[in-house]
Amino acid sequence: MSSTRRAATLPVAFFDRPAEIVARELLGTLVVSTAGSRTAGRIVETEAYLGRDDPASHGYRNRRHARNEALFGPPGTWYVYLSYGMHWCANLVCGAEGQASAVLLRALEPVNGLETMRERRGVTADRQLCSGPGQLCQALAITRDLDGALMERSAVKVFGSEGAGPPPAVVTPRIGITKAADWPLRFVVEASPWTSRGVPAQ
DNA sequence: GCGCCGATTGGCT
DNA sequence: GCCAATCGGCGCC
Repeated sequence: MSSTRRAATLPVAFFDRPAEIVARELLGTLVVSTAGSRTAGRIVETEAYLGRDDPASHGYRNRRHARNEALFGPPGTWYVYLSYGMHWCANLVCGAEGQASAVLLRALEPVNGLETMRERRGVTADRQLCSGPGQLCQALAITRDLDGALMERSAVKVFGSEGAGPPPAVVTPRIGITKAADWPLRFVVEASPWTSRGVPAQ
């Protein structure tokens, strides 16, 4: 094989593992949205939600309803929901089908289509384009349209970084939740300037 | 049916 | 640091 391989979309097997493992290994991968004008960003912050045994998970105690149906789908499925009635949040389902565990995308380093992102976000500062789960969905035009779609076949794909492994990461408690708030399931690229605000000072 | 609350954000004190 | 905006799901009983 050639030494210059092209990065490929992450296979289903990548997601068929515990969410905390996937959350860690998603750091450094590239999210490419072809919903409208092409935009892309590198993942710098994620959170794992562990499904039926995680009080903070939408799949806690196997609660199923129309809104979170995608969460119970096969690994590699997008789960997109509306937060606080205003902001979309994008997750990738992990583990076996029915387990309802997933990884929330919390922040990206903007890589492509920054001008499009600025228009969609209504801001000019690069730091404010994708530094939050709601922000990155707006920048990449991610809405309910993506909910339930398999990543590989959807308008928003995730590409692995060939060669280099994930960058050094810091693990912290999850942000903005009240239940199981102390569980160390948030993963942040070390010293990245692109993470969401609210990073614990520590 | 009603009221509360949330995996957020941005503007204001 | 505090808080309103805004809407869908949930528990209530």
